[in-house]
Amino acid sequence: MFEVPAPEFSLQTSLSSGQTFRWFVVDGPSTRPVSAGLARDSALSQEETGRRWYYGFLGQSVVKVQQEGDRLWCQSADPAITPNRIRHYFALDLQLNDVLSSINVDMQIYQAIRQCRGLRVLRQDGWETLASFICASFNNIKRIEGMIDRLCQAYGQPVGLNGFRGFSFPTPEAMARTSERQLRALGLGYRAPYLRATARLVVDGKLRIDQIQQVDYDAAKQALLACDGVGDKVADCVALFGFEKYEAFPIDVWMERAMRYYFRHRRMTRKLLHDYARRHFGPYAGYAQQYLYHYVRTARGNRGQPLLSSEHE
DNA sequence: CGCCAGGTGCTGA
DNA sequence: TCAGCACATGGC
Repeated sequence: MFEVPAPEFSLQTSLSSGQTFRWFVVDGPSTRPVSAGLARDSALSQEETGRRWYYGFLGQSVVKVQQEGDRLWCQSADPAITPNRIRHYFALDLQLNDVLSSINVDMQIYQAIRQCRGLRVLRQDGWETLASFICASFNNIKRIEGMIDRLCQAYGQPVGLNGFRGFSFPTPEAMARTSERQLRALGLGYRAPYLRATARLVVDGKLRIDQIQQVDYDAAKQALLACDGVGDKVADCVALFGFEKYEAFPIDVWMERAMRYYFRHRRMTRKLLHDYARRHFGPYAGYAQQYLYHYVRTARGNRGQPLLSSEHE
């Protein structure tokens, strides 16, 4: 067990903001893991909720994390999981106040920041992020989590920590080896061939995951768009959540709702919103996106938008 | 039951 | 370049 300073950070908000699909809480007497995103509806007080243990993966290693005020308590059986590794994954080295100041340019984002302060864009594994967001297209978060969970059970390695039992995320090799038929059997639907084709692209060395980290946003996006099942939105998600491209600004139906604020009665296309947002928010537009996204999905009475589904209540 | 979900690829103007 | 359409599946 070790401790990591975590100022200006909310673990719960960061894990439940739709950027990651594989953090769990083991609540109460039942040892059944529950998605971190769904775990906030229990009768626990804010204080207790803040101190819940979250189980997740950094690469292939299981980690257990709990927030207590301005610090994290962490545990892992893997010596590779060091305080620095934790700090990097949760982006705790980033000066969040400076980032938020840079994007705080209007009342809409101001409200989002006020409500979601402490939300950080995680630095997730590139391949896992790519594969996950191929599954995420035209889908809802609950089912995405289920699909990915079944993928891991079928093709990952069993790992555990204390009472938690899970499966690591499958390698590109494991996914390239399987068949479209088997993937469909896991409920992936029409995404099955996309996922397999993308895994093959990686295995064949035609998409170099390790190089995307080094290149700029435009080059990264271009490379990602070459994958089957990856369009503008998914490419932006993967660039932002998996490769630290903070200019990326993914637009889905929730962002269309959030950005109605800027285009009252004007006609909106996703390309228009994307180009506008990047100019409007600047080099950390991706942070603005994530704050707005979480804001419209959790805020009540947000200018007449429908209230949230039970998923987040 | 019908509608919705962190959209993409294909087609035809 | 851009609108219109099909596409799997499960939660609500």
